[in-house]
Amino acid sequence: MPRPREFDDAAVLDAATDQFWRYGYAATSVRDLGQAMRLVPASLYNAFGSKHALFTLCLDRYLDRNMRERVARLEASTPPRTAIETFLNEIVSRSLADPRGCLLVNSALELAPHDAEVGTVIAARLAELEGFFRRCIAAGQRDGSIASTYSARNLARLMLTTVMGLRVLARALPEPALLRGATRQALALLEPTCTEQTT
Amino acid sequence: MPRPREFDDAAVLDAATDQFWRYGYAATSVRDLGQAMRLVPASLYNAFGSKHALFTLCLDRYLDRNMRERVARLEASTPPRTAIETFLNEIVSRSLADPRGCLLVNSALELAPHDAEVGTVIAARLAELEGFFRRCIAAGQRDGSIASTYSARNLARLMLTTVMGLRVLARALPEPALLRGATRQALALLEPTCTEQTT
DNA sequence: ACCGTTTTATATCGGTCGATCAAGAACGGA
DNA sequence: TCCGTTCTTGATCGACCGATATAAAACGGT
Repeated sequence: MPRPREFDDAAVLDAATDQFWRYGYAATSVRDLGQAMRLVPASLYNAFGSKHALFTLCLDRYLDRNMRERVARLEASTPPRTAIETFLNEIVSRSLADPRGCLLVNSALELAPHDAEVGTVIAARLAELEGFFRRCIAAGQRDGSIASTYSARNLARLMLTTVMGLRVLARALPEPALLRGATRQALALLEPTCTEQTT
Repeated sequence: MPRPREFDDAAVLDAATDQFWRYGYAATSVRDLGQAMRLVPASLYNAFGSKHALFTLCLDRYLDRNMRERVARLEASTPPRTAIETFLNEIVSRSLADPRGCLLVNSALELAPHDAEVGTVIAARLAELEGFFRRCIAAGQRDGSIASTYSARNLARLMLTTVMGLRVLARALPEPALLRGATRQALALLEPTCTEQTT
């Protein structure tokens, strides 16, 4: 019986996410958001409560669509080593094609240390990503597609670190040869040719 | 013959750097800076011109003291492989002890894409760091302390990526085991035990 | 057709932003 | 001792910040 909304939730959230993604949280004003979402400030506050609440909504949505979904899909339908290779290569090609980088990484640096709520979400998702790498590596070590030279635990830690690093470099020194070379080197670690040595 | 300044340039620049370092560029207001530097806004503008000019000054100073100096010292007086190990281990211990992280990395994400001047400085310094790794690795490969399995170029790229990644994780998921494990794994790549295979 | 509810649109709210102005204070050169 | 220059001080500039108050408009249930 109330008056229905005149805007599409998904569309305005996409627009808001893009703003935060491009410019960060602090540098995006409510008026910027309103303009991008084609929403008057009052409607924005009525629908989402506050700038901060809108941001956490965008971040959650982004992570579900750009991380969880991708990780789940790769882990379910791709051999473990290929899953890791695909994931890293996708990070690189996306980073080179999209100057916005990764909202998770951008927010990790800007907000995580000063915003407990966002910090908790980000820490959880990073741990999730580490788990993805560890499970893939462990599975790959069992089926022989990944070297057992090193511990899956530390290999996963380095893979997570590499992803974070690639995202930073893509924003500050976006040279394809750099990103591709680093990725190639990280993936070379998984190569089961080399058989000696312990970590 | 003019009236001399009443403040110590080095001290106020240290205070300003600390603010930018802690909270980032956008989230640090001129009033915050003034309070930290014990300087009234007009004096700040008289001495440094603008918030942005002050920032670039702080960034340059920071980089000279925390990067160039360290790189030069390590490269001049330490065997190449040890230089890399020391550099990475110092990154980890500093990251764990200092929640501010690295001003270079923080600024790379926040400003590099939207501020051409800062972006240029940061890109140059990142390239410099990559060069440091490449020279150390090449030297280590010549003296046998680093495996020649992989190209120095790609190994250096991965080392640079790892440093960036460690700095991000330190701010968002500061678990010592994670940072130390990733570092250990990255350094294991240099181990000259493993002798086969090409990249 | 009217009512209750929610969403719109307009016009702000007090506060803070980066930056500046005018006036006085502190020095060295003459 | 006085002058010219620079620095310090306190008040304040217009613009923008996040957030709201108010009231008109749009719907479904009855």
